[in-house]
Amino acid sequence: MPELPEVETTVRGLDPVLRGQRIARVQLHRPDLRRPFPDDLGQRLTGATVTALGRRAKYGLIDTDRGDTMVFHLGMSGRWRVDPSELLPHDHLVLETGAGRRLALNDPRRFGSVDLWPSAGLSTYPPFAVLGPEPLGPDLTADHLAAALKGRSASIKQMLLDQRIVAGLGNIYVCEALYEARISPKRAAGTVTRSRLQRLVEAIHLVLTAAIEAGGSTLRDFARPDGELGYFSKQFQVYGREGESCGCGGIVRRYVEGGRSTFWCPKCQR
DNA sequence: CCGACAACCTGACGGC
DNA sequence: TGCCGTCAGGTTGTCG
Repeated sequence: MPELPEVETTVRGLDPVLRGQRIARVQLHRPDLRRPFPDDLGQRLTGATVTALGRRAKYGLIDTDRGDTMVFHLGMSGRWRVDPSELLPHDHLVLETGAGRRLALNDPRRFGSVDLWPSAGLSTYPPFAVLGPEPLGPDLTADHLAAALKGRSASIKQMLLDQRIVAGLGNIYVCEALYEARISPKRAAGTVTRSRLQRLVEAIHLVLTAAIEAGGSTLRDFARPDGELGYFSKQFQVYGREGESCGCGGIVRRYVEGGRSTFWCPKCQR
């Protein structure tokens, strides 16, 4: 389930396989995911050496010595499989390094994307141009949220899913962060008090950091790039727990807004 | 500008 | 066993 912690975990898993390595071969098994691959993707990657890996919001970044960055998004169901013994359905793109390691980008639903963009101008990559601050960076502050949410009648849940407000939170971690901050997901964003926004910033930090430390959560089809399982140590407090009891004595409830499930405790989240 | 909603896809699961 | 409806981590475009 690629939200920010899962992408971060993925990038950390890819780093030792790719960094400093030459890309010897690129196989494309279809021309597109959600968008077409760049026409010259294989040509521009083949023979290039990976100089660094990184992450912006839910996007993974693979820099090469040719001045290109391969920008990938895992969508809903994407993951990288490291050194697969055999290729499986939905292994749409395969990289092979000079050292003989193989990486397969598997994405059944194909909501992901792969692009190439000049490394020096990544801020002009169209999907990045509209992104808000990194949730774990210095720019996510109560000040920023107060300004961005001022006067907004949409729910705080909806606003936190908006990548222009904060870049990298998805449905699960928004639910978890709002629970951690004890803020009702239904509250109009513009009415969340300043002290509660501060608490929210801290909750976002806590929830994301814990998830990254746990190696990213595993939900159904997500696996760490090396395929290792069993690192799902960070339990969700509310997500997927409808009907279970909250520590406060309340019951975790679920409702649907904007087509997405929200899990929360109506007793202690206000 | 804002908010609601559909669309893009496949797979897993529960009910009958 | 098998069919069908429902739901899933995200993003983007359209419509009112």
